[in-house]
Amino acid sequence: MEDNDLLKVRREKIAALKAAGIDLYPNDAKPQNTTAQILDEFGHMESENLAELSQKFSLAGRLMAVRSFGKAAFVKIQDRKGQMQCYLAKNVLSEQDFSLCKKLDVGDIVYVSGKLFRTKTNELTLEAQSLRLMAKSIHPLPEKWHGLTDIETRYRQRHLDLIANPAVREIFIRRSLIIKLMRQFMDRHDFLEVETPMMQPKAGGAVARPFKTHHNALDQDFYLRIAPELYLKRLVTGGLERVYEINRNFRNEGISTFHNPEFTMMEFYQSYATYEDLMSFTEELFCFIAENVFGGFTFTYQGTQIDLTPPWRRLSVRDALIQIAQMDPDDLTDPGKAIAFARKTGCDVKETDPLGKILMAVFDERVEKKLVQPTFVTHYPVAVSPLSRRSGADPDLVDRFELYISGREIANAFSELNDPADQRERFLAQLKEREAGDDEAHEMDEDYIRALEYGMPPTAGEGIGIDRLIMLLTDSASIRDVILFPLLRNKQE
RNA sequence: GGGCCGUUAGCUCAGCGGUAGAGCAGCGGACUUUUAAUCCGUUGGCCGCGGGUUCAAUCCCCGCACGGCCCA
Repeated sequence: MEDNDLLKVRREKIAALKAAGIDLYPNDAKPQNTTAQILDEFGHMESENLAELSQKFSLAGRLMAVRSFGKAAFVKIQDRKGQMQCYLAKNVLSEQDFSLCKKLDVGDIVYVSGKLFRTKTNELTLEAQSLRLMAKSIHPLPEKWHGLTDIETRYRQRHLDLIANPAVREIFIRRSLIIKLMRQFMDRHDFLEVETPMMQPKAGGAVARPFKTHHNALDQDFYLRIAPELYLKRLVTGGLERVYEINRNFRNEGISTFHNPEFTMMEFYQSYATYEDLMSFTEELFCFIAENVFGGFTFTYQGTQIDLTPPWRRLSVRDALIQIAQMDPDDLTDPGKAIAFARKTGCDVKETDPLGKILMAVFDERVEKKLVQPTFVTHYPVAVSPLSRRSGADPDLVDRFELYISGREIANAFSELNDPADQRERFLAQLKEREAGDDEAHEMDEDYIRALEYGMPPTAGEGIGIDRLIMLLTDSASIRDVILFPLLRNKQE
């Protein structure tokens, strides 16, 4: 417990304020303006015109700076929209308000009302006619010039980060805008937003390790979902035809600059569409967002210019392996050669692994990073796609794509497998892999197969990793910079 | 899980074998147009935690905790 001189001084101030009859935490002031709104509206008005305004303005927010003179002070107030300077003067404020002004600390929440004027240096400033304390701050804020840079403190005490670092606030405002735009786009295309279970008896719909939890009253284990897929497809079977969900998935895996154990996905399903339809749909969605965020289709991510102008490059897994990973066409069909190549490139593959899985290991190792400009990778092996529809031209491939931008997977989509017999076979193949030691392989899900047996319309579905998309569009190097409260190890006192 | 780096005042950082420094913040004083206000004075530290080496450790060594980056 922190108990230094700074806190002692604050506690003494609090006692003095209380003794003077001042409520430290009132809730009866309603600011009529915001900083940015005043600056936008009156920022260009001349001094003479400002003086003629009869209007009174009121602001509330956090005191970010105090430049105090004997009988007057300039202060900076920060609200949700930005910062604005206010002037507190002895000959304008009541005696009581001016004495309050002398007791305020940087970090306090205050309310001011008064009129606008321009200072000698021409800064639009609110001259306070009244001043109120709205919430007392006990702890000192981070330093005014360098702000808060300690990464651990920024994540553990995000409130401080948001107070001290305006750029951080901007990232989360943009995050909200992007998600709003996604909803707008989906709604315009007649998709229905739904919510499906986070707690599932089986963690299906993806290949990943789940978190386990327990329901006491039912005395039953549940898994936090690794994907909403199987539930969303039940809704399509139920006739909802076009659905989407924006929500959290949970994967019990390592943490890195691109992985948080809980992350946000938009997953959506459209009946009577194919994975090829979703490619152009994705291009349109991303362009719609970029247009609204940047006013164009290009942006810079970590020093590299990314161009979203459609159409995006389309590349089959086979071509990628030959052209980028420099595999020989024979390596792609001969499991022995494929394993040899994979091991040579440093992949940890087993003799029992299906060929498709070995090829994708090479892809992850050799190709992924090199797909910088938006690229749809297509024609995935059936072995790594237990829920995708087989390709008409080649039953060993599926109608699926993954979208790569800046060397990272951003989206995964496919024409859905709606043949219940084939689905059962795929689950059985996954069970074999599970028996061979792959604890991420998909489980058998009879209940899901039964739903398919009622007939699911032909459908294509897609998942978009929202955190990663937002990293791109905010030029953030770490996923923790776009998640308000990233998972951290508990720190014991 | 492995490698490298970090942890010193509320914040941002110096110091790296001889017992703790700066700027900002704070406190006291001056000041009614400042813009990181200025000027004078001043308080503040289990130098992440635990061992070891040494006459002496914030500094060197080992372990632990937390974090960062890279790799799996």
